[in-house]
Amino acid sequence: MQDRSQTLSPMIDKLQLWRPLDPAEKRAILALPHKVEEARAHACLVREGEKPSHSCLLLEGFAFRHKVLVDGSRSISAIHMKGDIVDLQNALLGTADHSVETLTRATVAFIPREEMKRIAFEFPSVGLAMWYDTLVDGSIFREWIANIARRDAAARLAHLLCEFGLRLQAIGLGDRRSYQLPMTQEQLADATGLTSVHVNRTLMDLESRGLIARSKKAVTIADWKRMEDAAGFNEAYLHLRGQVSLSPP
Amino acid sequence: MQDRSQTLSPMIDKLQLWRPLDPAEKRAILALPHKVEEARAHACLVREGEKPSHSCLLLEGFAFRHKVLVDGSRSISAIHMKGDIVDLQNALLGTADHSVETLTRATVAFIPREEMKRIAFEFPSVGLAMWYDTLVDGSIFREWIANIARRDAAARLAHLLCEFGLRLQAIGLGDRRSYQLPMTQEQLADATGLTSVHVNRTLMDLESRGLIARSKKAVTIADWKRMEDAAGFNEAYLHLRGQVSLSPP
DNA sequence: GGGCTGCCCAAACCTATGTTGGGTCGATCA
DNA sequence: TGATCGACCCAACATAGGTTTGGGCAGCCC
Repeated sequence: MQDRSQTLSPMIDKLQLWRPLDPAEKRAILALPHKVEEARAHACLVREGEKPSHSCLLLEGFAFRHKVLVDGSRSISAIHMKGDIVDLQNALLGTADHSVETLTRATVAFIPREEMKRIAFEFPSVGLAMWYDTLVDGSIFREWIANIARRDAAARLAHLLCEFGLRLQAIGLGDRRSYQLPMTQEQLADATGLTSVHVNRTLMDLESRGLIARSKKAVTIADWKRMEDAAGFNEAYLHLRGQVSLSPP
Repeated sequence: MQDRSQTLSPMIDKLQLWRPLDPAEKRAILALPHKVEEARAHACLVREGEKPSHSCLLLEGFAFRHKVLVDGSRSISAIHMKGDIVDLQNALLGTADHSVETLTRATVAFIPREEMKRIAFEFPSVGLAMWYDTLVDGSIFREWIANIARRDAAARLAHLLCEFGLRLQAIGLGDRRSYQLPMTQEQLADATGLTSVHVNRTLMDLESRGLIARSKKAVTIADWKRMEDAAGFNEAYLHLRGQVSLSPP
């Protein structure tokens, strides 16, 4: 574990995807009160219906948001990785409308929600970056709606694989064209509105078409351009090049 | 048209669903510079790829967000009504990742995005309510993902009808059990990931099961409880009773 | 080392939804 | 008055994806 005073630095890196922060703002973030915990894989971080008093920030590992419907089926609405403020939504909204669970072993920092509100208004640049972050989450949700509503199984999975690769790359965790995917086929199914059986069929189809190669949990995308075409993928919705267009408030 | 100094009051009403505002905050909202325009039905308010410099606030009428995919199919990700700040997302994010179009004749107010940022940080209570508003939008997106991914056609449509009724009622525009639905079957299809043919079949099925009655564009829900059951509907995700749980920043 | 357990893979079969190509009706307008 | 148009409705047929069932294999624990 690194110097305690730097534990929250993944949050800085993430927010700086959206807009630059000056030294005072960074110091304020690092000084946020928090407690760090290790969570094992498949641990529940927030449960639907609870009233979380803390936001939680992913320092390492992966997690996902999901809801389970009355008939027992499950819908995954987002995948999260290092630096993501996984629970601003539930914490600010009061009562959680969905659950959050780890995908892998993870280390998370819990920050009191009052502190998140305080820093947002005391340092408008930080507040704006946080707001921007929730707006990008919204943009991703919209793309997922289109993905599930209007693309066939192969394109849906290809799209998810493109997104995952690009997001990993954006936070410096590897190459969009080759990475570890810490999800089972059943989880992929819940994230794409398919069944695990069909995810299996479809992944093998993508592989036989030479679009991807797999071994264990590793995925490699042979030809990014062809993959984008198969997915109907357009990275604009991730807003990864957005920060330049924002003038200070 | 009412007194010009009150034109933006629907925004106040909407934000007060999320948290109370004091007189100074309300005055600041009413004083926001803006220009009002009438839009006919099917008018485009924002086009994907543009860089909007203004947020637009719906004062009257209905609108929706959508994207069109490469194969020409369309996905509707949200429906909007009076008081909704339809374009905070695109305006703050810089370049629009989706389009916004009116459903009916509508009157909209355009507010410069710099003014939206200014008021959010000058009056933290207003800022928090706006942030909260974008978070509720996010919550609705997640529910739509679950709706499209995991419910069958009848439940999907029933769910949309429940949501629309409740939201109309929340802004004082009628009764959740009986209202005008300003959408064609094709638009319903694009909002539920179905085809218009199947929407037609399914609406007639819902009607034959006695869940809804229709005449022209009016829908009436015979038995709210039964409808909720058919839809797997749980209103928690709309956060309409959320404001009490928020303490001031 | 033997028995779990979780995940991947396979094949046969089924059904909800998509597709195509019509038809009707009311509103609008020349 | 008739032409045009948009929205709704209808029926026959096609198919993507769901369901069910079971096999194989690796890792893990007693």
